[in-house]
Amino acid sequence: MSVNGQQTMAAKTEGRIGALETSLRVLEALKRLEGAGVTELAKELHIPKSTVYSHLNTLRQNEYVVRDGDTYRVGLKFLDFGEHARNRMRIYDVAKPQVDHLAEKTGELANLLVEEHGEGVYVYRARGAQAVRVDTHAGMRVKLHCTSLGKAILAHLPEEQVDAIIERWGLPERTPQTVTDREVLEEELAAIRERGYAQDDGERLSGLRCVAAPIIGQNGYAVGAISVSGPMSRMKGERFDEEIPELVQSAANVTELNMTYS
Amino acid sequence: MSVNGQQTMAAKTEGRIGALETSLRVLEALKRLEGAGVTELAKELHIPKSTVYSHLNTLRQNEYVVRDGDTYRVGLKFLDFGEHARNRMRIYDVAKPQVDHLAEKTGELANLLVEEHGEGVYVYRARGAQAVRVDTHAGMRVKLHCTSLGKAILAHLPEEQVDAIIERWGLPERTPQTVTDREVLEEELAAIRERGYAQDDGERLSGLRCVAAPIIGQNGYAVGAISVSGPMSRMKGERFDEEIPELVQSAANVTELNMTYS
DNA sequence: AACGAGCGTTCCGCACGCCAGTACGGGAGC
DNA sequence: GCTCCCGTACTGGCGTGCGGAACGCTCGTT
Repeated sequence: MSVNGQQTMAAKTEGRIGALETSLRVLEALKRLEGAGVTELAKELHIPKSTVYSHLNTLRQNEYVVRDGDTYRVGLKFLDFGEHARNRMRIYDVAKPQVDHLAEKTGELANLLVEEHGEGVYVYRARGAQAVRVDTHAGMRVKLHCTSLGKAILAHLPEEQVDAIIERWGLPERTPQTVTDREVLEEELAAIRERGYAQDDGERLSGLRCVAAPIIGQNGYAVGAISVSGPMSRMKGERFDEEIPELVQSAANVTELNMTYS
Repeated sequence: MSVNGQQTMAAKTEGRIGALETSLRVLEALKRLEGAGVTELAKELHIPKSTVYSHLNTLRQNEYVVRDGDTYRVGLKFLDFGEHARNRMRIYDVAKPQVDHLAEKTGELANLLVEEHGEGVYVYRARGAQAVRVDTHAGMRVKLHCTSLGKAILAHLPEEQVDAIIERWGLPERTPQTVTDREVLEEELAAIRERGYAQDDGERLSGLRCVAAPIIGQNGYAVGAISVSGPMSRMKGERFDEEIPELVQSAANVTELNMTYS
């Protein structure tokens, strides 16, 4: 009995163009399924085949999806738009050399994250010689509370914005180490403000430790964060508590300076 | 008297979902203008403000565009989709280390290009120590006939496909050096097949020289190409005609082998 | 301080195109 | 050979996207 009104307008009745939202749902399913056929998508989304077909066809004619036999896939045109979006960000230009430097110096994985719509978005990663292989990739979104990068940013945002973010996204548990209690988080954010950097001890991925420092903009609030991630076996003792934090903070500071004066 | 039917359906009456095509046009304009406001887009596209607004609003609610004051911009979500599309390509996984190696070894800019819809798409670039700064970026599309990468691919495609590509895209001139004559191109493609690699002497960008070798798939046709690009001052003599071609061909060969056996 | 030009946003009615059900053709597999 | 299931094509009714016009707001100008 799925009335069409239900599924078309399910999410937010305030968004206007329903046909576009259908297209976006198709695209997202295509990504989630890593390529799929018309019927498969129709079942996944509870939408008639013919509708899915029309949307896919339009997307294909515009080269946003490609067809490989009977399966449709997300096309490379998205990479064009994505790189474009990234290249237009000042923070990317400025922070990239610092992230590269961090990766080389530590041999680990170095990251740049910004906040967008209350989530964290990885903008750039650089892999050092012994960098771990993790699931992150540029453009990926993560919840802010469960990474050192996100916590570094949260610690330097207006209080009401932090409230709004937590209300919208909650504090979902990713591993047993994830901070899921509001008060505990607040305390940690205060500590981060105090010492100037954030740590993550397997809070998003078990066994992975990170150190992050915020990049503060001209208005005094965070515009992003830089981090180094590595396995627990290498990220411990003095290296985890002094050496890496110093390097990361230095990279963040240089980025801040270059952001404002150039 | 712009009847709405005219502009909505102007391009191809075969594509079904008109609303989606409007959205895509808005997005493309947003990229072309590097961010814009509602009115600006409406003028650019000859579409009523309110329509543009609805589309932008829907895109924004779904986080495909972001708003910065009064200007809308392409959002980072495209990077997520783009990286996803790229990571699902076998050729990317396999060729990436080779491209990295080429960049390091030559100090120049190394590239990986694939064909999609008759155009070339840069999938990956690696910058060596002295690499030139050019306008290319991952995801960017170029015409095949005006780069060494494209010519290397064209030289190893079925004849009828080459015909179809040239018929669709023509041989537009990018610089005075661009090959714009069909017969000249055919001769050059034959020469490329003969010697195994392609050269580009400022045919897309004046002053830039490139050497490319095709990556041949199991069906005997090109699935991509690898290249090294550099300024004319460094790309000449023996280095341009022997040293670099050898390195590039070696990288392409290793990629071919790893594609088939793993 | 008052003005007006420009912006993004909202409102609303009509007709047009999207949704969805159905039907067709072809390839793979018990 | 049959059946199943795929992607594709067709058709029509009703919901909805389009487009013109009007609304506040923030500017720069007088």
